[in-house]
Amino acid sequence: MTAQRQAGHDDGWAQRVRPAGAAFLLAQVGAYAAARFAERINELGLIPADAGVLRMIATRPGRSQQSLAEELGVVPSRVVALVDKLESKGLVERLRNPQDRRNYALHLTATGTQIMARMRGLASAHEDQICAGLDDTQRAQLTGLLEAIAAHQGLAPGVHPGYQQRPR
Amino acid sequence: MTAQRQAGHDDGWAQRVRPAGAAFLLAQVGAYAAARFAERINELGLIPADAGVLRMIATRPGRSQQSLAEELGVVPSRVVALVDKLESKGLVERLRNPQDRRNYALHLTATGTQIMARMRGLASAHEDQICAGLDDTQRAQLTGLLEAIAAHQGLAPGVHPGYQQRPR
DNA sequence: TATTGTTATACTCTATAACTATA
DNA sequence: TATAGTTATAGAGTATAACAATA
Repeated sequence: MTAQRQAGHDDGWAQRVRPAGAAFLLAQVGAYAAARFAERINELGLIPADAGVLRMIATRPGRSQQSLAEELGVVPSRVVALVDKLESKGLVERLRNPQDRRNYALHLTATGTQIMARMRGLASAHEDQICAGLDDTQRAQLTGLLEAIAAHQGLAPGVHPGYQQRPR
Repeated sequence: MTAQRQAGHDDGWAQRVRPAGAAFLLAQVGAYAAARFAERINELGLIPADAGVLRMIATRPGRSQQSLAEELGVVPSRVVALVDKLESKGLVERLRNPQDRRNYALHLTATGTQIMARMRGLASAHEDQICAGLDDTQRAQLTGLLEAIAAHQGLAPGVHPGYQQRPR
């Protein structure tokens, strides 16, 4: 229980604790927000990656797996697994395109559309929970600042970078 | 190249694209910031998890692996692997505690201290890059808002939630 | 030949559980 | 018996590369 000290190279004494900067706070609070959202949609049997794909299909129905792979910055084989899961849960269907039978047109099923509606409700409650420490003015301010950063860094609206693996 | 359409359950037409809320933007920009930071420290041969452990040891030298595991919210066996790596790179040393030979006192080596200094330089540049779209006033505003959320949600200062696995 | 999607495989990360040594 | 740390193992997630079908 007691923390003993021992001679070591670092020891003049502990490093002064610096206040965290905006970038670290962004990563910290962002990861926290993502984890809380993951908890919420877990009750729908989904993980965050599923939610993102579902939303991308809802936003632009009929798109191909390739287009999904490009926008997400992942390899096509991963999209196969992602869509496989959503299809097996009955949320998404692969429709053959008669003009070019190589690709699929992805669509939500009726169930998928219902799940999307529930997800929006969960997202709204999530939003309120995360911003609970702020008043309405501050909340709008925060949104504006984050939008400015996202725009300046060239982040695609609505695309979470969490799909990509380690190197970029 | 042309996106064809196909009859499907979702189709009245595409969902209206909603503006992202603060919570999604937080997760998006936060993950982006984390990824950019990972790129930077990659040149030191480190990944974000290493950086966090290094900083925690620097902040409180002599602490045990157990205390690290608790604060990070991970299982002790994972700390073994984390510290193993840092020790093999010569950044951290395990000192036996003569009073209680069960636990180790973790310390930075001289090299470890140097790496910490370089990390601070990288973090500073990273900070500037992420906030490049904001002026100084906005940057301070953002920091304040994020601190408010972190405090309200009970986030431990300086502890990134990214260590924990999926459930919580 | 080029493109879309799939399968097979290997690799990385992480938790679980059993274990050693010390107390 | 309890605690700090370790090892062995298994599972999940993801990329790579070879492949099949279609153009």
